[in-house]
Amino acid sequence: MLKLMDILDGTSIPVGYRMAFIINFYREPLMRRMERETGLIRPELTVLMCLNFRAGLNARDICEITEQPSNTVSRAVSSLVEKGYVTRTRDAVDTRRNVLAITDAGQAVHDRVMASFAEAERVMLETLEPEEVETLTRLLDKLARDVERWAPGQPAKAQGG
Amino acid sequence: MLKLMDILDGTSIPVGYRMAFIINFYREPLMRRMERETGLIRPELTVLMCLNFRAGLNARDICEITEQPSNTVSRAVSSLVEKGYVTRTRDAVDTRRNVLAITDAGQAVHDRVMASFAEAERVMLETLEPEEVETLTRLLDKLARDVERWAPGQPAKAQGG
DNA sequence: CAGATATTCCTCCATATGGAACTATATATT
DNA sequence: AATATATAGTTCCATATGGAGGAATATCTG
Repeated sequence: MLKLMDILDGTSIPVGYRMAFIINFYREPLMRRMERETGLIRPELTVLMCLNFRAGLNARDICEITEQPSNTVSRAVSSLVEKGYVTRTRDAVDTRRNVLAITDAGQAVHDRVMASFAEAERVMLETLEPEEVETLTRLLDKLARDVERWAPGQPAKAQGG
Repeated sequence: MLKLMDILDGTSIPVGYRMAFIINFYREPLMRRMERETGLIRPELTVLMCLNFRAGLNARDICEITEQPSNTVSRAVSSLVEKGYVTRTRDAVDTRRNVLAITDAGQAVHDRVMASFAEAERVMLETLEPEEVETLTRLLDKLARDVERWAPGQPAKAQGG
């Protein structure tokens, strides 16, 4: 049966198309499962990942780090606060700012989700030899670190995972 | 300044996260530019790519090839017909089927969009040596062709590009 | 041939998410 | 100090897109 991959073979974007294809089948099912099992949606995970990495950020920081629009982050933070995964406290010095931190429950759900993602990645990479995984990671890292050159100032949608 | 890439370093999903990161900054700006300059949106490009590859498909075929839901394809086809990029003719034998084909105008806009994507990919890959590009393509192809094993029967969102 | 089931395609609705504008607060300029 | 500007965060609205189901047509079973 004709499949997307067959069409991809002939395109003039062999790398971009294959990466998009792989990410579609890696990320989207994981996101749907995360939403089904934990009630978290993508922007909420993005916020948790940022706060896992560094507590004391505010919504604006997360906007800049993730290059997501402020309303998306605002909604995600409000939802996470309601769910008890994040605390939001007014900064005493600058009362415009809300300082954010991940709660124990938030940390737990974050760790659980990330573990399932890691397991999915492990399965996906089983096809490759260890040194191939290493090479792939190195090449992807090279491209990712160069993003400012080839996508200057471009905001992104659909972060996380 | 703290950026997503700094957070990625420490995650347990080095490959998936980097690929998602790269695709965000490759695909989304291209999609926005395509929409701005040609009025096409993502599902419409997906349909054009299928019909470019093989004329005479119907909407159902495209659903199966791309694993997109039928309403998404239906909408895309209707829009493309309105824009004059695709013809839709009732199959005389099975009058439930609408046989689709790309028009000259559709072919032209498809070719133009794909050329801009190819140019963006060329720029993105400038960082890598030729043999690195070759290696990357080979490894991505290996993963993509293995998709049925690690993402069995999972439908995808957000195709194309 | 009559009814049951398949299939194709579309419409209705729910939701995720970005753009723009708005509110409240802080900072800079005079 | 008064006003202008900048910043943090939220809300309103538009739109892209998936799920569920419905209408039209075809095919299968008795």
